Amino acid sequence: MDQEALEKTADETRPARRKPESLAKLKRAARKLFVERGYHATRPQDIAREAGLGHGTFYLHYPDKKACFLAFVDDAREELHEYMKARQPSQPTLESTIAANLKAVYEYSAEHPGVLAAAMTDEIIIDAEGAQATPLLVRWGFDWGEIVRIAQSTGHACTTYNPEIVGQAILGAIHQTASEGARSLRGREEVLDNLTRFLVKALKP
Amino acid sequence: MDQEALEKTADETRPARRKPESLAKLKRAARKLFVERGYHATRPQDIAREAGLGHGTFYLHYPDKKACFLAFVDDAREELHEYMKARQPSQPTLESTIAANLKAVYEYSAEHPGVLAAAMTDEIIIDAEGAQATPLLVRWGFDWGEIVRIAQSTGHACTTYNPEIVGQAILGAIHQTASEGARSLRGREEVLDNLTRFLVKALKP
Amino acid sequence: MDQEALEKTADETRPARRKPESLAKLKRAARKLFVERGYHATRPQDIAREAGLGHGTFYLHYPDKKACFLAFVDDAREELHEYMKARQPSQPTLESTIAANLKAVYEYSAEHPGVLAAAMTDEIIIDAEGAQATPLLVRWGFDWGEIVRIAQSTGHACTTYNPEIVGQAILGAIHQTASEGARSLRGREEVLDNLTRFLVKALKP
Amino acid sequence: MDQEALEKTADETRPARRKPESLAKLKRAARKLFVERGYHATRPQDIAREAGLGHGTFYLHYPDKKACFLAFVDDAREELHEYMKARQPSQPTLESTIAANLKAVYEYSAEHPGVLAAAMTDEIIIDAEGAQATPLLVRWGFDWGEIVRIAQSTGHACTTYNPEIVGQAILGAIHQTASEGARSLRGREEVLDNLTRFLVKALKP
DNA sequence: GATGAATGAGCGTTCATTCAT
DNA sequence: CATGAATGAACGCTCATTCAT
Repeated sequence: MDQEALEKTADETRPARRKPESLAKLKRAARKLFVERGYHATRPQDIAREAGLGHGTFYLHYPDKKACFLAFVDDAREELHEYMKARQPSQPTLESTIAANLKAVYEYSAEHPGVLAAAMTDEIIIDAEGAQATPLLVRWGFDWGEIVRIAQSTGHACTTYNPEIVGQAILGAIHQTASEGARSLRGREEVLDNLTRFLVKALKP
Repeated sequence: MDQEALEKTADETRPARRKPESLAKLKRAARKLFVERGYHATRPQDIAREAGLGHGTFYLHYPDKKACFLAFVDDAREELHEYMKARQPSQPTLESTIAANLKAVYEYSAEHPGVLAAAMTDEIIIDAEGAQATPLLVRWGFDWGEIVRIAQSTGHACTTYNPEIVGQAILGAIHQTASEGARSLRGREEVLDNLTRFLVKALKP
Repeated sequence: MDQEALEKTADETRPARRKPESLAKLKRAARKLFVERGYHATRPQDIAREAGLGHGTFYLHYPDKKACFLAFVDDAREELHEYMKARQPSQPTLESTIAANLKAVYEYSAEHPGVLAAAMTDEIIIDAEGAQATPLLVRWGFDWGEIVRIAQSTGHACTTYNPEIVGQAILGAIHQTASEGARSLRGREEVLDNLTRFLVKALKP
Repeated sequence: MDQEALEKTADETRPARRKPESLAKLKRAARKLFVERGYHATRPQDIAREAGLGHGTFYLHYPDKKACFLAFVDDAREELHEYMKARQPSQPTLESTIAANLKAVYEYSAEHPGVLAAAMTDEIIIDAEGAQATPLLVRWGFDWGEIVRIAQSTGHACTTYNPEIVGQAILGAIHQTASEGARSLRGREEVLDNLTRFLVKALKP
């Protein structure tokens, strides 16, 4: 009880104990700059300044620049994951599942323009030549593979495909149409409609 | 003997006084390093050293590092183009066309591992925030759109698709399966087979 | 003892954490090196090292080398200006004015040997071919022109001269005798005496 | 006789034996570029190209860049010297001597714009910190000192001046008015008139 | 004599990171 | 917890000079 009271007081009167606030500011700033300028053109100093903090504060929250970028990628992945989870169809047929998931990705992209593109900056780019983990895109491809596998097991999808391979193919198609769509400002509806029909037809049993 | 010795020495130690030779060496070295380490981790100096030349020689052939990278991309694009042109099917049905082109891309990738991935390092990456032209991937997507358009007009492909959108989707599927395939060393045959069936089924009238 | 030792260490080894101090050190170092070696033979790195600072610190205080040089020139100009202002004669006759101003320039030169010569390294020199403002020397020539104009209007100087032209002539005479005097270590008194008589005679009504 | 014939033949038929021609081309090119761009912005390569020769040829004629610049300075000095010698007054009174010499300098400047300014780029500028000889300006100051000395000995000039000091003062006045005159495009006649009267009045016995 | 490709020390500048305050 | 001045290795690039042809 005492503690709670103290904390409240602290929040309102003392300037100290702000760590979580600072981290949140840094995250917002980092996302903004990584999206606007990309990894290499964003300096830790820029992020701190954009967050309204001192340069050194950056290193209180991240061991280095790469960790900050990786955290940004992770946040974006998690965010998209939640976004999609919240938009799963009640009747999971092949068509409704694909349509719902595609729509979710496109809507997320529209709501957070540039975030996915920035987050997918391949880890190869930020790693001199280090051993890198499975890239984000490939992991998402596996997620689509899982969707295909489930559809196969429930008889909604053609079973002659290797779901992992097809999952990567689907993810690739989505990624490319999404990024080209963003470039050309082509109508989102049209892209979604074409892509949904294309994938459904390819997967149907 | 004396003469032979002299010639050998000349051949092996002479710093190669002809410009075209040096450019070829630089090109080979640049491709090797851009593929192995990526754009940002490759310094002009590294390229020159790899080519067995002095640092300054690099700038005799390229105005700057970016120009060298762009030349590498261009060469790769041209090379792949020739490669595919030479492998077009005699009977251009939808299936044979897709199969042939897929096979060509995969074979090129197998023969020149990493080159396409490096060449596709989005031009965005190397341009702080400059005005960039249509990226390589999108241009290739247009090429696939053209293939689809032709197949539609000859009755080999379903006409309800917008060929440009579907072209980007196909290119994306190829790109992603190819790069994932390279990562996981999954059997090339299997990937090709799955992808061909997938695309043919999606496109059939 | 312990404390004293600690303080000493602190005073002598601490890398001086305050910005103004560093700037002052850089200014002193820059002046020293620009005077000793000239603009082109002085590297930012040399200035920083002479100031006992890291290379990067230079760029915390100046956007580039040229800005540092221009700041040096400006400081020298301001310094000389103050110096002369403090030595104006109480009775401003032509002779006393010329004598006082000449003396001031010579004394400043003697006290800060080489500074004026370095500061006058024409701005043309440091600007590949940029648009340059009126050079320092010409501006000082205008100042002398003003002195002449005033002397004319108070009847102390011959009115048949264009004061601007004669101002430049006087400044040139001073500059050249001063730099030659510094070279040959000719007696300052003698130069001053000759020059004063020369100018007074030329200007008298 | 034979020799002369041979040389003529050589000049007209063989491409070899062109050294003097190349040197002349280089001299013209060097003067043009040193005047236009200054010492530091002119590369030996630029001079050779301007002369229509290979880069290496430069080093057949000059040991290094500095030597080329010094040769340019020397040529300009010699040229001005001849120019002035050819314009000495027949009746060498103080006034006519000063007027004639001033006129000569100004005319030379007008005929060869920028040459004197470029040639006077102090040797300090081109010498890291080497021991430099008496600069051009000072040597010209001595020349004027000599003129004053002669005028004194023939009773045309006031003898209470130290001719060396006054010589430097005169040279300085000329130099400064000339360079300011070139900048402001002030009328040459007016500058000459003012300066002549100024110097004559100062020197008269 | 003439050439120009080759060289590499050296330049001005940047930026991820540290640490005294 | 927060700061920002300080750091110096490393970058992309230039240019006076050499030398095989």
